[in-house]
Amino acid sequence: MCGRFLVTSPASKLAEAFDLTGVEALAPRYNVAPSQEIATIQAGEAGRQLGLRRWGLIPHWAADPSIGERLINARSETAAQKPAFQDAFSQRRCIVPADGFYEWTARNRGHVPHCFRRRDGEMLAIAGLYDSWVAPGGGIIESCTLLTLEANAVVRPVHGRMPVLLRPEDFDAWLDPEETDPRKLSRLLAPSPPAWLEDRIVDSWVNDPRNDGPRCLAEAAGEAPSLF
DNA sequence: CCAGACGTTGTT
DNA sequence: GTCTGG
DNA sequence: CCAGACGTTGTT
DNA sequence: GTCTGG
Repeated sequence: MCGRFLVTSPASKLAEAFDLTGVEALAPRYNVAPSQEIATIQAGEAGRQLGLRRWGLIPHWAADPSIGERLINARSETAAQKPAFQDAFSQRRCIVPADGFYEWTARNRGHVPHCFRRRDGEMLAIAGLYDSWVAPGGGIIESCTLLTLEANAVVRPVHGRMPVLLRPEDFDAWLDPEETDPRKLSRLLAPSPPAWLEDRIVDSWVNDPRNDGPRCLAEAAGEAPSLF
């Protein structure tokens, strides 16, 4: 699954990676947790637009927004059929830019965090869905969720699921509001080449979602990722 | 038909 | 053990 | 995802 | 809103 990630690249790199214009500076985030506001990229009136949405999708029909606490991920294999996600899958897709994501292993002596980033230093494009929820008083909450799939060879030793990472050549197809055929869209949600990612055990400081800073990426002393 | 859920993950 | 908050 | 709380009442 | 379970 994907329950924590980082977005640290400056606006200039974000703009370049996702072909955006007029990107305002965003504070680097080393420890983004569910329920927080995150940047998303979706189709807008004039090309791609950057938006801010709460992580944890609140379906438009929800009676209570607290349902979003549980909808931080959507299985890519079934999202097109699920009541909570089907409308968003066909009509409200987005990309969540990231510089890496965290997964945890084993429990004996606490959770051990691993950070997965691209070997070439490029940003990750996590496939996401979004929705808008109108509160009884008229207020609107924009929210989103991250799609997952089976882990590839790099992530599998740590965790069975990972976020869906889009290839740059598929960005347009994924964001295209005219495309609503789940079968075509599902083809874009493929496992990432293992060569893209590197695994690094990091400081358990990142475990506490209140902590945010470069220390989240500090290599854990004396530990190296398992080869299996 | 109506009522009630609507989700994922890991772990035991 | 399970829920809530970040 | 992990960390931390997990409750009620009345009074200020 | 839409699906599942009874």
